[in-house]
Amino acid sequence: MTTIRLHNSRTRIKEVFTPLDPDNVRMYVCGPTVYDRAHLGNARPVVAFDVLFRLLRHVYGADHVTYVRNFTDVDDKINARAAETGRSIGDITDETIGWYHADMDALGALRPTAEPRATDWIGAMKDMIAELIAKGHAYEAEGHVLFAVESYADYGSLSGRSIDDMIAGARVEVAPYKRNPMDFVLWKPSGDDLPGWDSTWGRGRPGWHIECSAMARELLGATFDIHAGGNDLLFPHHENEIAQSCCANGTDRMAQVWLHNEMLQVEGKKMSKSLGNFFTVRDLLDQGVPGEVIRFVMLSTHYGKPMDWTEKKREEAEKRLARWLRKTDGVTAADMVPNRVIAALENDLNTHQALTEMNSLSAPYLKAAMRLVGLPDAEDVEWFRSIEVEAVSVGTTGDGDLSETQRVLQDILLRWQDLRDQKDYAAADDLKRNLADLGVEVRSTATGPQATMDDSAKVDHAKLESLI
RNA sequence: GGCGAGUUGGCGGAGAGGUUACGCAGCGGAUUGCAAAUCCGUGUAGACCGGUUCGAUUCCGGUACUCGCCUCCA
Repeated sequence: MTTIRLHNSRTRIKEVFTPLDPDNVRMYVCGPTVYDRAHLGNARPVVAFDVLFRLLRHVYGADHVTYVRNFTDVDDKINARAAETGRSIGDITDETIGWYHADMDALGALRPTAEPRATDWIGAMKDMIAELIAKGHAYEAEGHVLFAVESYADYGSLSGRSIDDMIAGARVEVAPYKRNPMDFVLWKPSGDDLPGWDSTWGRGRPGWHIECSAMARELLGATFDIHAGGNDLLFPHHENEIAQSCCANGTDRMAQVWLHNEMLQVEGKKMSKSLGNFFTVRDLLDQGVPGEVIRFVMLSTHYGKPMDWTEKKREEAEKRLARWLRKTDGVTAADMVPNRVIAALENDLNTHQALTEMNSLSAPYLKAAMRLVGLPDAEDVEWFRSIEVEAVSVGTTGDGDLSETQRVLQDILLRWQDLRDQKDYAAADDLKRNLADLGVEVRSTATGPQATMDDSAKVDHAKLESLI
């Protein structure tokens, strides 16, 4: 009997997770606004809740979990980007979604069951807005439709703030047509130069918060199991989602469990687009950091704690993961994952503890556990081998697609092995030093001599050949 | 100002009221022509001040500092 426990932001305690329907466990995670590449901070919830998705699939069965993550493809930032670049909005959003998929795939994140695009669900949003107006929770004013926060007694319960506190705080946009300064927009008018849809309130576009409420209801129902996202979304976004959904649906809760990951930091500060201290997932991948290493770093800190991204952590993760990959290379995975790994994950996704448990597993069980947490099989990645050329396979087989450099290197490796066989270590070490000067590192391994090049394109062929 | 999270050994980072965290680095050893890889062993802790307790790094209270949200943001 497995027991998943999760820290529920709604109740502020860790509680036993009981699905509403074990045959269809439903979770929603707020997805990206698609106007630019995902930065590293964006990747944290994706990885954290991917682990949850995998755990739920493991416990309830792969066919019994529905995971929805939206794409916000109507937004003023997108409009601004289109205006700046002269490109069409569709071009920008399509391209960005493609990038997002490529980047998150590289991190080993499974695709959600559904990835609705907001623009495909405008009708559902308009329906929900109409319901809110009909029930007296929203009102129309100067082409806008606004949610009336005072119409919902529980407004503020998720974030633990009263409406008065919020206003006191208060950098609230004051608009003369708002009944209460905290009222937020459900629908806003669009001029001819902006994306818009016809509605009973005139041509316009939806507010940000209503998108999630409408898509979640359509795809997961009025009340579902888990709603997750970054803790910077807790207020106002999630607070507003609850208000919209509960008022429109007449329910006392939108999701049973709310999960919030803490922020990723760089140099002790939150990584954010507005601070300009961010770099993208793609930046790291392009620098040669494998996606699974980024994932490993993410897994090494509990999702509920702030995490600093540092070069040191990247290095440590790379070492540990490389060791595991070497250990499991060519090994057949066990058909089950040890309980202590599962138990760690079931304890509010304690991925760090799970990795710790994995340290002491034998190779077949380690391989199975690595799969569960979304780390790749050794056979599917290359970087940990740090081998460009294998002399053993050289000379013996005339491999057709080796580059010229590799051919030369193979000859050199054979020569190096020859010298060592003859116990002429002085000459062997000389050769090794000369190669090092050219950016080629040689070493012997269990399977024969190997060479690693900094970058094959930069190796000087003529000098290389002169070493033979 | 309001709300929330955190402060652990050289570094990262967990759990548990009393018994080894773990990893990385370091150090010692095995192995290797030397290295690499692998294996074995090993030292260092719990912001500060009080309280509860036979006993607290672990529970409670306070102080200091850090960070997040309150405004688009994962």
